Amino acid sequence: MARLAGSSKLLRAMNESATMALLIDRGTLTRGELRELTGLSKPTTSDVLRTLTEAGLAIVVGHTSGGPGPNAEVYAVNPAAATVLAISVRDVSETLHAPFEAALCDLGGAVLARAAYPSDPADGDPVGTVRAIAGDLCARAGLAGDRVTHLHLGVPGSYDPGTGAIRHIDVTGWGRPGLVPELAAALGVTVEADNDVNLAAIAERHRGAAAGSGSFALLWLGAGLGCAIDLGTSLLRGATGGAGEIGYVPLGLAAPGQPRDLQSLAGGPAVAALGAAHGFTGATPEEMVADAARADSPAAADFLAALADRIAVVLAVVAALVDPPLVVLAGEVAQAGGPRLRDLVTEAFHRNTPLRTPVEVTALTDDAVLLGAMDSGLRSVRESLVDSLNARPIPGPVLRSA
Amino acid sequence: MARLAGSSKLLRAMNESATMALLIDRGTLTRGELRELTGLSKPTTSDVLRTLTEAGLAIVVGHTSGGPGPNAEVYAVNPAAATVLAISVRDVSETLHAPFEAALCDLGGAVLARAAYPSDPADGDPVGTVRAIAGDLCARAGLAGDRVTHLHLGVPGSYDPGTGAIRHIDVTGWGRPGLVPELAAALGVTVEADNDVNLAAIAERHRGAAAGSGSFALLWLGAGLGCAIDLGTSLLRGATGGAGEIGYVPLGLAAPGQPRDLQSLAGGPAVAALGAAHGFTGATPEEMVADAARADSPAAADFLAALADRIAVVLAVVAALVDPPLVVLAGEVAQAGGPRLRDLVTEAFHRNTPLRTPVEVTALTDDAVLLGAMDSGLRSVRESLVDSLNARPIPGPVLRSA
DNA sequence: CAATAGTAAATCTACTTTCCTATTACGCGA
DNA sequence: TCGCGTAATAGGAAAGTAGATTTACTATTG
Repeated sequence: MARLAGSSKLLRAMNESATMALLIDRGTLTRGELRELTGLSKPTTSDVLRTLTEAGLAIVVGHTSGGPGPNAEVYAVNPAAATVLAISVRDVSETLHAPFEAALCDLGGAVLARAAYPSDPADGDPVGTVRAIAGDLCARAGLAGDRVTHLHLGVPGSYDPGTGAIRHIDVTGWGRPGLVPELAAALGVTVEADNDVNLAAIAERHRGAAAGSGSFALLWLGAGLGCAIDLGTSLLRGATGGAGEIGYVPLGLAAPGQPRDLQSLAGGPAVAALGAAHGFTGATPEEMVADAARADSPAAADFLAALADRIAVVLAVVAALVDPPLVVLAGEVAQAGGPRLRDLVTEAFHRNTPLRTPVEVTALTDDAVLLGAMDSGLRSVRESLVDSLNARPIPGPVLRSA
Repeated sequence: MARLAGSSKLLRAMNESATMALLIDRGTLTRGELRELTGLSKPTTSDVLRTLTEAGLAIVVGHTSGGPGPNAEVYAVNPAAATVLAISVRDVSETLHAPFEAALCDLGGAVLARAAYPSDPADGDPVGTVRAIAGDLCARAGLAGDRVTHLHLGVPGSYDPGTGAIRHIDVTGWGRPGLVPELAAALGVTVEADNDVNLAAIAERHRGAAAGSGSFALLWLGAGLGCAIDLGTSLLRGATGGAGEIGYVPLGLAAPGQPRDLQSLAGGPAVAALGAAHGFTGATPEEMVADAARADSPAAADFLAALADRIAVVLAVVAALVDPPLVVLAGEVAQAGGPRLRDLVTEAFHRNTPLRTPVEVTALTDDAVLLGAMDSGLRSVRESLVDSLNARPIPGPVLRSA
């Protein structure tokens, strides 16, 4: 219930924040458009823009033309005001991917450099690894090494802010307690870490199947199962960062011969076993599913139908508990199954439950985790930038939101 | 990302809102305390309080004494500024309760009148029923009938704001589409409806086992199963108000002889069947559980252990997907089982999963749904009151939060 | 008599309104 | 087609206003 109180200083800070937020959201705006959008007067808008420009946060990127009168100056956020380093850390024991994929982007969202690192540049020392990646990408982008403002990590595990540790991660060196604050101290930047599935959901919201949806849930079907619950304004993370660990959901009382939990019903190994039982011989579950999705045989249809039945169970768990307006199927298996699998899942879902949650497959083909880390890092940097404007000039004790 | 912009009018509005919010949160405050808490100067604090007092929102409730100097005036929210009518609507087909229980409370939270209605005063016409209850309670409280500001309904079903209808409700007349807006129009007050389990969770947070917890999940074990997910600032409601309908969670692929979903594993009928199989003869599941919890026999121990195994499955579903810092067991069955059942559930939970979510039983003995409806209605009225102060004097176009 | 509550007067910050100038596109006549 | 007047717009300057703060003062109480 707490509300902010303050004096004219606060007002100015709020108006600067509002202006900056609009520039970030809309990209480019003229003074006149800003005046309209903020409701502020012409002199105030000018004054605020002057301040932002002098602080290096906004720049003039061009002029209008065409209409009568002088050409209005077009303002935009200064892309160089912040640089985000996004790194996707992967457990390579079960995939063929590189263990690290990274990208550098500016405040405007433009990708300045991007690379995959097939081997660990510092061999088990995360601080060294990050330093090496940062140095390499900055060099490629022609940037001074100290220009990075924020590091955003995508990790196969959950980040527990309480201990500063990334849990359930199998990459050497990355599981140690306090790693995230340690990185922040060593590099002198803000550091955030998030679960890979959560980041895939963020990418899906920004540029995938969930664009425009108020909230949604992302069901990750890969070697492991995962679920990201997007609440619209933020993701559900849980008390210890463990929300969405849907593989642990039990299937009733332990009974011999029955799958014990959702992981053993619909996880990668279960999918592979199901595929093998239907005569598919791919090296990975997703390969089998891709083969079946392309094939026109009864075996393929049977395999996909059986798989859809299982996925529908997972879907029903999420739909019953969270009731999202949309569920997006993602991960290697869902991607391999494509729209054909989606339709079978929808059908099985409707056949077995009274729920009617819409289902989609991911619209992303690129590395969703890296994209999500960029999107999430950008959001974080932008928000802290806008909020720092608001926090700066307040002298006395001030109420902040509860 | 949108941030508010404005001029001095907004500042004044914000300072009034902040002051009012503090009065609501802290109860009684002197000018000096308000000055400290808001960070505003003495004259501004005085001016704001004068405005609030003249608007009838704040009143002087006393004076300090003891220290040197003049006695400071003690301010508080004017309790008469708003009156909340809370009604708990129940499906009586499965219980012995009255179908309607209602309470009237003022802005300060004091209960002005409260009553149970063993029969429907308007027999299937919700508008008439509410009008009759409102009239009766106002008369008991010695209040004019038009003083009610807000109506908060607790219903056994889910409220879908999209259609204005309460879904899955079995009380005659209460399921029709558009009922909530209809009530609002007929009574001239704001109306909100919420699921009974959600309201029980709100009561649990305000005065029960979850007081002080940042967020938590409430597991409702009664005739039906339910789950409320408190995110700290709000409850998870879902796209159609159906979040937490945990009874629908399937237990794997349909298999003959196996319970199909959590409802058939741990719902009221399943508990009753389990109790009967262990030789208990109570009329309701909660009666059997209460008998067993009191008994010292091997049959009782077996029954409770078997029940705890089942509840632990439900618990694991919630814990794996949501990872709350606390789960509170509530509802008739949990209440009947008490701490003994809680301990057995915790043990079964630890035995069967790697999760370690803390578990508690409800600390409420009174009608949790009615209390929750009061708490929720109060919160709603208070927030709209504070926000209306903020919204009032703004003339031009103004940015609101996204 | 010392400390505190509350008010009054003067000052300051930041926003708005009003007015002014410079710039551009367009139309019209030569 | 060129040149000039006109309308419309961008941006800034000056004056005025709302609301907050600081400082000083009065009244009250132990």
